[in-house]
Amino acid sequence: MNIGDVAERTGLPAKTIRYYEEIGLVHPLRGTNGYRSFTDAHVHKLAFLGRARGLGFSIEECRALLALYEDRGRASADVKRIAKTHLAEIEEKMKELSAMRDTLADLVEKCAGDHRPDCPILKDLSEVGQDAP
Amino acid sequence: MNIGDVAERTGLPAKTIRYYEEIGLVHPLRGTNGYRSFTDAHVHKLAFLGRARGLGFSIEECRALLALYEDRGRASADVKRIAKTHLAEIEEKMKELSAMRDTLADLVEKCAGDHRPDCPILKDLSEVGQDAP
DNA sequence: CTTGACCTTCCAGTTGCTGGAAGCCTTATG
DNA sequence: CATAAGGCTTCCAGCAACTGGAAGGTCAAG
Repeated sequence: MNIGDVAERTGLPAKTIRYYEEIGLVHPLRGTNGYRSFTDAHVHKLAFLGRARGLGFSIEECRALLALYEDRGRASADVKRIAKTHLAEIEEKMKELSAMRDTLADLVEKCAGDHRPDCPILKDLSEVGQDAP
Repeated sequence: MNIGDVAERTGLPAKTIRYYEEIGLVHPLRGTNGYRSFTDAHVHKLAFLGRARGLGFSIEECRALLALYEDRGRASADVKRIAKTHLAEIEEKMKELSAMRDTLADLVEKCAGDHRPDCPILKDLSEVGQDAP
């Protein structure tokens, strides 16, 4: 199977698939014409990668998950640990975004948004963040 | 004022301040010894940048905000528009993370996390996401 | 035989810094 | 006054995870 078919089946851009080969996540064979030649197993693996990436796992986490996936004797605890770590990172990131959103939403609400130059948003950004005395 | 003092006052690493000069966000003068020479106005501007970045505005958004900040005839509507756009991006990102978190939390919960190889997390990642028939 | 769709490689760019090397400049201490 | 520590300079490289584009080989259809 050529890379275009794989791209279509997995939903991953061909560029990304080449990149995944480059960093050693997949190892397609080569035809006599130099074209990459993928099997269904490769497609499966790439789809796995696509879903893991879609859940926000980093490439290195994906590499680890893939290794566990292919290790029939793995312990599910190892997988769970990776997932829990990632889950904690996601929750951390959400907290940060939530704080940003609250601050921004507050500022946006306070700003008249008209032709006048007075702007609480700029005012806030220009001032040292001081707590009430 | 030398870069080290500015770094301390703004909380930005000296490296970052040099980078901001490189991309044209600040324009410190130079002393006879070649050292960058910052004024209080520069410090103020850099602190503004630090806070805007802390709210997740991109460098280009910061550039626009800074231009508006220094334009005494600006309309607050222009600032509000940038902030609202950014707010929408943050909310979009939060939605994505929220979906990831839900899926992951679900999988983590289902996984025994013991010595056995059975793992719903890997199972889910290896399967085509199919809705119930 | 040519056209157009694929495929290949390689290089560069994205975002926003961060680390490190090599080498001046300044200040404090012996 | 010599020297050592620390601060400053520039430049180069690299992070994550691709993405775009150029230049060129390959293949199937008409």
